[in-house]
Amino acid sequence: MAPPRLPLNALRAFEAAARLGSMSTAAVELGVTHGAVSRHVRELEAQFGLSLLRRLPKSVAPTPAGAQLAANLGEAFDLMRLGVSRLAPSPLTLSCSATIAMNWLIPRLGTFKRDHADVEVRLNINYGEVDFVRDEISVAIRSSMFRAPHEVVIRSLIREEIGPICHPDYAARLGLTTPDDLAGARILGTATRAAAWGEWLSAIGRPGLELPAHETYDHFYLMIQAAASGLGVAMAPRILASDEIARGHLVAPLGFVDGPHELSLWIAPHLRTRSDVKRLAAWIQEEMTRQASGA
Amino acid sequence: MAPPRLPLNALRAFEAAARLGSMSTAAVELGVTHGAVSRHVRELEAQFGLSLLRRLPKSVAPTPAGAQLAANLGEAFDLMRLGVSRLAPSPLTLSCSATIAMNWLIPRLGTFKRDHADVEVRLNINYGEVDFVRDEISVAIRSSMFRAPHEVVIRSLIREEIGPICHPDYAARLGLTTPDDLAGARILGTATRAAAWGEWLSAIGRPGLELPAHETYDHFYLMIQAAASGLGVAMAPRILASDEIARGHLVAPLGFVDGPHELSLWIAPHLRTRSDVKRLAAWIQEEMTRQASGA
DNA sequence: AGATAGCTGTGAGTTTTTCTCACACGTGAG
DNA sequence: CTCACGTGTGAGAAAAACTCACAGCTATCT
Repeated sequence: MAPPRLPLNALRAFEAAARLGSMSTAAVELGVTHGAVSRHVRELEAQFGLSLLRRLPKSVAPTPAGAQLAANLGEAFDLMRLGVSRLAPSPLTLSCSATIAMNWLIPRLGTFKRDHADVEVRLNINYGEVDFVRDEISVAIRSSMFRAPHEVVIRSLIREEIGPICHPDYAARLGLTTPDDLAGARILGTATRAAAWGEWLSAIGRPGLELPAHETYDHFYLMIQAAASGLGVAMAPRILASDEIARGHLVAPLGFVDGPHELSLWIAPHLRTRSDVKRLAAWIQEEMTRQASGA
Repeated sequence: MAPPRLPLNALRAFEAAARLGSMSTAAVELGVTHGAVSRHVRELEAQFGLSLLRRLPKSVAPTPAGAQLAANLGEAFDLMRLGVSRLAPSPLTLSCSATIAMNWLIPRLGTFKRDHADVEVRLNINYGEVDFVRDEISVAIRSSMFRAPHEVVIRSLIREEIGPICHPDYAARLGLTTPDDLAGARILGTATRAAAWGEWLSAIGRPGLELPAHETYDHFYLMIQAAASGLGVAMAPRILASDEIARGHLVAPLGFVDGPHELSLWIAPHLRTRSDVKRLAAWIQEEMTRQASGA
């Protein structure tokens, strides 16, 4: 039998149970079942040959020896956490366009912060080129319109579905049911994606139809706001319109079709193994594919 | 992905590697292979997204961040060890007869101390009854001649093999080759095991032979010393004579036969789970059975 | 009193992690 | 230029940890 090493995981379980006065609560904190905590505590008690927790009807209370040990362990674990957190390098920075930030990311960021309270996310509002190192970007959401830098880790998120959107009343007033009905509509466009309407017409097999923009906005999100205000019909990816559609401010009377682009996640290669980066990437991927699959 | 908990075992492995400047050495300290340590360190580096150890040709050296972390962790682990060691209750006490202590245990105790430097063993020289609680006995080596107290954990060690022993010259002078040759020998006995010769005669199927002791010693070990000094022939368990036989001070010209008794280990029930108790018990069991099996 | 809710304990079985093995590679010393 | 020594790693084995499902206990509620 080898000399006894500290049973670290058991010590952690015991510390949590002693601190919280409950194995079940400790189990929640540790993300395991109460049985696992119970076993860990018994293991310690067996190894030391003395009782560490008094079992009360609806709780546990440390014995004197247990309290002493728990305090000691708490201090040790704090010290470790401190040491580890001191390593924490550059904060996590997510880069995406203003439109994605406003119409998709920010409304959903709350759930990420709830589930990952320990991760601090910084936003970098940008699109197109990314200099991961200079701008300290960890993860970027980008359209496949742009080419990713060399060596970057790319994860495909969703194919962009695009379609005309407008206020429900506007659609009703226009009787908007076929592409041809758009002839009488006020066509909204953006400077940054001037080709959007053309791409859609190609996608629905009507490349001949001419739909010149009556009004051009500098920003995608301004155009969406304009459409939601009943000022006309915009061409937008579903992912950016779906919240407003759900809220009843927008409708997509002609539906959405697969456009020519995809959304991808670009991950800074030197940070790809960092756990906060992995968690953020996984979260974005899940949120976006879940939404795309209609859940 | 759940919020990240401290990968305690990986941290311990890293701390050891950083402190010792070598994964292999750390592996020895932790009782694992170098591969296990290597994996742990990489796991940490991946999780934190930075390098902790610089790999040098024949060693490793902590990076600045790694050194900082290692120092921090070292302190934390020390704190834990301290807390745990403060729990350490009554010292470990082993009870056995003076003869076993002198002729078997003490000569072997060195190897136990070597392999278990952290365990402090106290001896209680006694035989017969054991009061585990009052005398703070953890483990006792006892013959099956005695009845163990209730509730005690009993582990059978070996069947006692007994036989006549004497100095090699004495055996030669006497031409000692059959039990009948003992008629001309000086028979040594002890007060505490007066029945020994009778038991042996029964065991070899010669209960009729009369071998009254010419000399009776108060202690078994005195009798063995007397036999080793050429003063006569003693009846002794092999386990107590084997060292002197190996050293050439004694011979067993008629061999050994199974006697009526066994040696057992009695373990205090309330301490049976304590790791030092378990280790001592395992060591005794292994040493004794190994020796009995002739290894 | 009896039912109920909220704990902890535990046997059996499964999942996941960890470790070992065996071999590869790289470097400095002899 | 080879050997010795230390680290890296894929595949599989071993061990630890965990879950599940059900048990028991006790205070509180009805």
